[in-house]
Amino acid sequence: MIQKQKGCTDIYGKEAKIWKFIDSIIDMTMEKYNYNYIRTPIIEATELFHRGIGSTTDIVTKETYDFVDRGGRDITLRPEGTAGVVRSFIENKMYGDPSLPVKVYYNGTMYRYERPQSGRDRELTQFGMEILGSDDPLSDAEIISLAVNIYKMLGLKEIKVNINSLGDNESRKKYREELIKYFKPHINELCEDCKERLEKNPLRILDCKVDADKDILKNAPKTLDFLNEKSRDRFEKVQDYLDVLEIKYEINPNIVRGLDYYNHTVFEIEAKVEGFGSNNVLGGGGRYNGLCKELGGPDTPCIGFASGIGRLVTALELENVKLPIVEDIDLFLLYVNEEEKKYALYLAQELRLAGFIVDTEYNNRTLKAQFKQADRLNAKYIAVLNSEDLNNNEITIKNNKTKEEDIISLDMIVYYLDEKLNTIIDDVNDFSYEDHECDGNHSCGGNCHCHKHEEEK
RNA sequence: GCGCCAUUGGUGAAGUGGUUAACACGCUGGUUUGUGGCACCAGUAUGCAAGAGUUCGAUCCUCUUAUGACGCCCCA
Repeated sequence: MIQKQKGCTDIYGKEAKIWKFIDSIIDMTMEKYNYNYIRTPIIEATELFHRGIGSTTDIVTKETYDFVDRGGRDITLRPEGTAGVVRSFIENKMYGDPSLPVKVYYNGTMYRYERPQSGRDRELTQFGMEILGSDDPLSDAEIISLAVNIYKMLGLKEIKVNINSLGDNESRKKYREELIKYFKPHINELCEDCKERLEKNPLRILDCKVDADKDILKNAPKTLDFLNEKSRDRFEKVQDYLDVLEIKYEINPNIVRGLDYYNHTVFEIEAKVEGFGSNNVLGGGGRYNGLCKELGGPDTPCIGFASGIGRLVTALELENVKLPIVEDIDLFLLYVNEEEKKYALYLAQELRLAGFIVDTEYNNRTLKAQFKQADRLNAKYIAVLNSEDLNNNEITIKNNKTKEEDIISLDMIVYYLDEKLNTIIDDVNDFSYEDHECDGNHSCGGNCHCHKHEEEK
C-alpha cells in the first residue's frame, strides 16, 4: 500500500467541513478589515529563506525541504509565509502603490522537515496577514487584535496573548550582548541545551523549560530594560492602542520568536485549554522592519502574524466549540425498480437546482438498506418513489424524525419542502450535541440518546 | 537530528511459540411478495505494517525498514 508521506495528513469528512468553515471565517474577517488575499508559490528560491529568515536559524539549516530542479535551480518548499509575501511585494513593486500600506493575507500549506509530534506536522497549513509599509503602532495593535478576533469569531475563548518588544536593531543587539555577558559566568548552572544556546541564540535561554524556575533566569536582564527611549515609547503606544481595542494581553519578556527578522513588537497567542501537548502556541508574529531591505527592496516597515490551522482545529475540539457545520441533507430518495430509479435521478436534479440538498441510492441496495442509508446521511425527509403514486402524479414524503407522512402532488414538492425545511431550521437552533447517535462503541460514556443507553437509564 | 512506546478485519479491539485468530459494533442476506430502524438466524481476516532471521513450527522472539503517538532540539 502506498502511504501518505510522513507528517502529512489527509483531511476529509467532517474534519474537512471544519477546515472549510475556518477558511470562510478567515476570508470574511479579512475582508472586513480590508486585507486582500495573496497567493504566492509554494516553491521559492532557496536563497530567499536563507537571506530572509536567517541562515543560522534551525528552521533554515535543518528543517526545509530543499531540492535541485531539472534546470539545476536550488528550490525550497516554503517553511513559512512571510518571506514569499515580501518577495512578491518587492518583485511586483507594490511599494510604489500610493495607497500604502499594502494589507494582505494568505492561507496555505508550508513545509518543514521535522520529526512529527503533537501539533506539528511536516506539511502544515497556516493563514497569516501582513501590513507592508506602515510603522505606525496602530498597525501593530491592529494585527494583534485581528488575530484575536478571528479566534473569537470561531468561538475560541481560552486564549492568551503574550506580547513583548525586542526594540530596534540597536536595542536588540545591545541586549543580546548583555545577555551573553550575564549568563557566561553562570554557564554551569544551565542545562545542556542552554549551554548550546548561549552562543547560538542566547535569547532562547529565557524560554527554556528546564531552567525556567532557576533564579538565574528570573534575574536575567529583560529585553524591555534595554529598549532605547524611542523603542519604549513605541511599545507603550502599542499597548495603549490595544487597550483602546479592549484586547487583553500580558507582557512576557521571554517571548523572543525564532526567526531573525523580528524587531520591536513580537507576540504569541496560545491556547489555554487542558489537553494540548507542549505545542500550544496557536500563532505568533511581530514586526520585521529590516526584512524588505534585506531582500533587496526599499526599506519598508512591516508587521505580520501567522497561525497554524491544524492547531486551531485541535483547540476548537478541546474547547468543545460547536461550529455551525451542516451534516444533514434535506431529502433522500428511495426507489426499487428502473422506472422509479429514473424518476429519482430526474427529481434529484430538479430539487438540487431548486436549492435543496438531495441524495439518492447509488448501489441498488434493498429498500431496507436504503432506509438505513437515509438515516446514515441524516436525511431530514425521505421519499419512497412508488410507480403507482408517480402515475397518479403524487409522492409520499416522510419527515424522518417525526415519521409524519404527507401525500402531495408532484407539482407541489418544491413549495412543500421549502415550507417544511424552514420550520426545521428553527428546531436546529435548539439542537444539542447531547442528542447525537451513539457510535455503538459506548465511547460517548452513555451521554447519548441511543436505544441502548436509553434502556440503561 | 535524538529518545520512548506502538502497528491485529470496515470500526473498537482481545489473544497465543503449535489444529478452524475471541467478543462487540458495522455491513450483507433471510424470517417480513416494496416502507426500515426492534427481535431472531446466517454470512462477513488464507491473515495479525513490510522484509529478513531464530525455530520442527511465529501474529507472538530477534534485527532492519516504514508509518503512527508522545517528548527533546526547534517552532505555528
